[in-house]
Amino acid sequence: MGMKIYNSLSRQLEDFVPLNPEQVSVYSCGPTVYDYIHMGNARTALITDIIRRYLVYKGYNVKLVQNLTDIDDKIINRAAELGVTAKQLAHQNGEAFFEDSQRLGIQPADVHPKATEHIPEMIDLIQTLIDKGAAYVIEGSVYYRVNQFAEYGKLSNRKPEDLLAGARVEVDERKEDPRDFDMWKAAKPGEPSWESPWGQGRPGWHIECSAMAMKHLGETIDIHAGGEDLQFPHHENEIAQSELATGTTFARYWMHVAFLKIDGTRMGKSEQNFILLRDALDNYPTEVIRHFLISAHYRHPLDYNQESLRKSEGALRRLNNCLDALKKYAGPVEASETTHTPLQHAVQEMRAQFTQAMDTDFNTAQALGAIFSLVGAVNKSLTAPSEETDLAFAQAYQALIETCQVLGIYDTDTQNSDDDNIEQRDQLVQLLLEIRQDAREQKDWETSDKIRDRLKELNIEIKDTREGTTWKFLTK
RNA sequence: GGUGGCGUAGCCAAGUGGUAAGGCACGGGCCUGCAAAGCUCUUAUUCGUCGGUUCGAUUCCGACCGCCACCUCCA
Repeated sequence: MGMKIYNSLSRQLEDFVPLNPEQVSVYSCGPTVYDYIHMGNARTALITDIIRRYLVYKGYNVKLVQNLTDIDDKIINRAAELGVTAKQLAHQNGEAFFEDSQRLGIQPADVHPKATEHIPEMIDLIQTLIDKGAAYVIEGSVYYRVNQFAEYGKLSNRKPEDLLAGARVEVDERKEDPRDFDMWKAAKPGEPSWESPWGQGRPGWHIECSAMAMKHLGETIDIHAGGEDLQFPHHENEIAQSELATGTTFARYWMHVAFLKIDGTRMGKSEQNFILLRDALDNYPTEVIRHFLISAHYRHPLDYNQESLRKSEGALRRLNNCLDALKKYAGPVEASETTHTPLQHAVQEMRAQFTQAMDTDFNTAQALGAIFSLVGAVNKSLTAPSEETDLAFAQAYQALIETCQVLGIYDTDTQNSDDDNIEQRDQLVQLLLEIRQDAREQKDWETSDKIRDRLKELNIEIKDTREGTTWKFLTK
């Protein structure tokens, strides 16, 4: 079955057919780096990461571009408050953004273009629009002439009259039309600025994405993603600029990620109610946060609260226990094994459901359902005496690992660290467990409990199971 | 005022024109020296309300109620 994506442009589910089957191009609107990123930013970045991982899982090559807006009013203002230069502030927060993303297990994009490094491309694009009569210059600023683009409003489903009626903001009287927006801002004294044919200035917000997307991905890109707040005016303006300049489609599939809420209202920087991603990461493991962020479909709002994070923690525990129990069956599994046992059937079922869910507009919530169904089946086979074979368990393990890796909720790297000290450490723990076992056999509970309690203090938890005593590190 | 979305068990959350995935919590059971953890079973005659279409609607249509978002920088 093919993939379907909900396209904001048509407001319906469409078959996904990449322009170039050899390489899918994806552009994701990144953050304005005047501060650390918050959980809402993280949600969008994470969805983009999973889109990319799933496309790769499906066998596509993907080129992902995610920009950083490193010059704008907020950066300038914040830098002034802090007494640093805009450049310094943007650099620091840009680095912090990469650090936070990495901690969330987000794989870096293929290109992370910065606005200030693409000034010439933006100037070229603006000049093209001026030459086509789609832009005009007033006192060193350049404005886009919206009435030159007949399709303006097609992404956000807005009519010109609606836009005028809704204007809640002071209109710049110099503009020909209130809807016109600036592509180049004339520099005010003391502001960072670049030379241009229209004098010293800096780029407007929308022009940077048009210029950078086209530079790194070509005039037409497959998927353009971002938060739903960007649909208007940001993405609408990107379309207007790009399509008038090139005469061709700018992005074929527009994806918009719904807001993360907190206590029922939108989490946003202007609302002052945001949770920083790095703070969340200090309190919860990566996988837990990822699980939470994908527990609802990306087009539905999701509410951030401690209870939800705790639920994700519980769900992850269930998954990891199952994976731990299966680990001993891990081994090479040849593809296209025939299915004989009930578990093998369940594995096949899970893979089909997972693919179907992800194929249908990246339905991560449904995909998680498929994974956990298999977890239940595995646990049952593992506990109750059954006809299952080692091969079936190996296949289940393989299937779970593969799908969990697409979602990024199971990190094999951290599970298989191979430091030199690790082996010795494991042997020491093993020795303690042996001593404890001897004590238990002599019913010396004082000694056995002491070992258990002291290990717990060291963050090592032991469990007495039917097959013997096992131990593991507690997360955080 | 314009545009769009949402309302499914105690909570979170999928989903379908033919009778409701999954997770958390609760309760019962298994396991255990105790403990912790784990496993297991059970939990919605019902999908905001009222109408309509249909053999049949939670799913389609209409009205209403409630909540939210965008129209201004924000992912």
